[in-house]
Amino acid sequence: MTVDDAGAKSSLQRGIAILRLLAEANEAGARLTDVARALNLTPPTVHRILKTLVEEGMVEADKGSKRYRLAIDLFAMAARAGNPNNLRDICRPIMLRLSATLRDTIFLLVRSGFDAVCLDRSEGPFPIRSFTGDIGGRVTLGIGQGSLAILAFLPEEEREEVIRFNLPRMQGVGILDEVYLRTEIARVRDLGYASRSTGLLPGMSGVAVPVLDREGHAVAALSVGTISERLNEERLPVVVDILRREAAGVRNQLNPFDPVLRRPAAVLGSGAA
Amino acid sequence: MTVDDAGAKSSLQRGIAILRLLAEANEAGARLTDVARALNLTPPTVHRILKTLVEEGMVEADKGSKRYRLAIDLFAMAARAGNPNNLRDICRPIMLRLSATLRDTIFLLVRSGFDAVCLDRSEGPFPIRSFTGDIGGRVTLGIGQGSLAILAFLPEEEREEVIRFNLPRMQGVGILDEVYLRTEIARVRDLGYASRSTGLLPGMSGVAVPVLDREGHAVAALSVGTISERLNEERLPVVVDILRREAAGVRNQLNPFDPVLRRPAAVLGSGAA
DNA sequence: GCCAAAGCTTCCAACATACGGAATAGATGC
DNA sequence: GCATCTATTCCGTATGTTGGAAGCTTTGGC
Repeated sequence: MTVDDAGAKSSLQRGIAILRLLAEANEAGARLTDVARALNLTPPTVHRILKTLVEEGMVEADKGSKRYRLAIDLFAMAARAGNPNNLRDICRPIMLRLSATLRDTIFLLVRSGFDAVCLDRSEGPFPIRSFTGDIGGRVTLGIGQGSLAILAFLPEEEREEVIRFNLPRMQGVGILDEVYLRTEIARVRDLGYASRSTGLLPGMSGVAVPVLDREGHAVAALSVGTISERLNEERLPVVVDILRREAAGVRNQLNPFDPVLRRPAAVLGSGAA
Repeated sequence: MTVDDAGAKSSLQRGIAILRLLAEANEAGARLTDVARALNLTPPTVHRILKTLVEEGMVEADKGSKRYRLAIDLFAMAARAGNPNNLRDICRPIMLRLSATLRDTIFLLVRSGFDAVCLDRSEGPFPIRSFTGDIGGRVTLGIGQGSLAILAFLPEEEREEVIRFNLPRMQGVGILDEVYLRTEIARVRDLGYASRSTGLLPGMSGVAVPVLDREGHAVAALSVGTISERLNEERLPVVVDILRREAAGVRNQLNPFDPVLRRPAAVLGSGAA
């Protein structure tokens, strides 16, 4: 019953499973036997794998050799991952501009499976709470404005798949039922943005627009998170307008070779001289 | 001759090597044969490992199955890594405060081996260039103010080790020779901060203070990056003072159990019911 | 301070897995 | 359309991985 013990075979998979577990453990870290127990592995096996991971710089062992946690090297390596279509690079100046102009916190979200992941955020002066939280944070697709904006503009089959999968996950977080969710999605598609203070986080509001690709499908969302009083009826349309403009700008910068995308682009150094 | 072909054995190591390579490749990604060539592996081996990595969600394969790149899941997982001693959590509000107060960009750097890694940054309104660049960025320890602040306040043996290792790496980036570097380090130790426009990045200046642990050794650095005219003789001491105050605040929030650190802290759920 | 218990590490023989050559299928480009 | 390069499948082999057992270290109780 512990973890899904059907499957994990290769040492690579075990290694990744351990990394996952250590990610869960966050800064608290985990001890060797914790890991062994949680993953149904024997201590020697865990020991060997952890040793490898430490040698490779993916995991750090605490001084007293007691606790293991993810290493900064892993962080630095993976930081280069969150940039699909160069989205993060493209959006960074835009986000800076937005947070400076709007004086609110801006989020960049992309889809990852059935979640939205926060790729970047640019802080405004107003402290806020949000679902996505920090960079790397995840939310169920459909919860929160940015996340909803992406969901609403997914290709139809994908959208249906996500809805089917996510409905059960949304219990008790404000999504009442399928009808409600579908109504919301239709609304967002209609308006072109997601706003509406859901009341899920008291006093917090947000508004998000999708970033679309050439086919009109969402690749990301630009989202503003702020305190409710800053998104009144007067300001909302202004904010939406600005967001839209920027999102359109991003769309134009997305790799223009899309349909065929036979673009070799810069390639690795050969390694050899 | 390509890569260091002495060593790589286990599939875990190969998997990690591939992840590293894909990190290098950035958004461009790499094809199967690219990887095989660069790592001296046979295509079937690479194929198998990549397949596993894709299944595990660490790597994404491009539609046409042509190019592989790091997946967002990896990004999200590793985002939980960059928080040693809860530093990032502790520093986030401080950095927000600093960037709001100073209206400049603030960096949080920590040491990772012989480099400094940017854990977090909080943007100010003035666009800047820096060595560390984005979150996850690395610099050689000793280059740039934040990095230098850390180096200067490392325990002596470690400092010496880093100096020895890094001197060759500093060729042509403004560190003239060992004497110069040591003078700088002494200066920083003496003043308690690193400033001095190195002139390496024209028009850019910065100032950094170390974040010290109980023993007085650097665990991180708080750094301000800005345009040179904003760090004149009048403003510099003000900025330094503010930075110092905040760094001292961080120091007090660092886990107070340090000397013995027998703190179990929150532990993983048992997994089994 | 001692002893018991739990955790960590080393060793090694049995085993399973990952390996890579060869051959096939699929792209790409000339 | 053919030649070349790339991706994928197959399979016998060898290599790396496994986990029991046992030693060693740390932790915790008394």
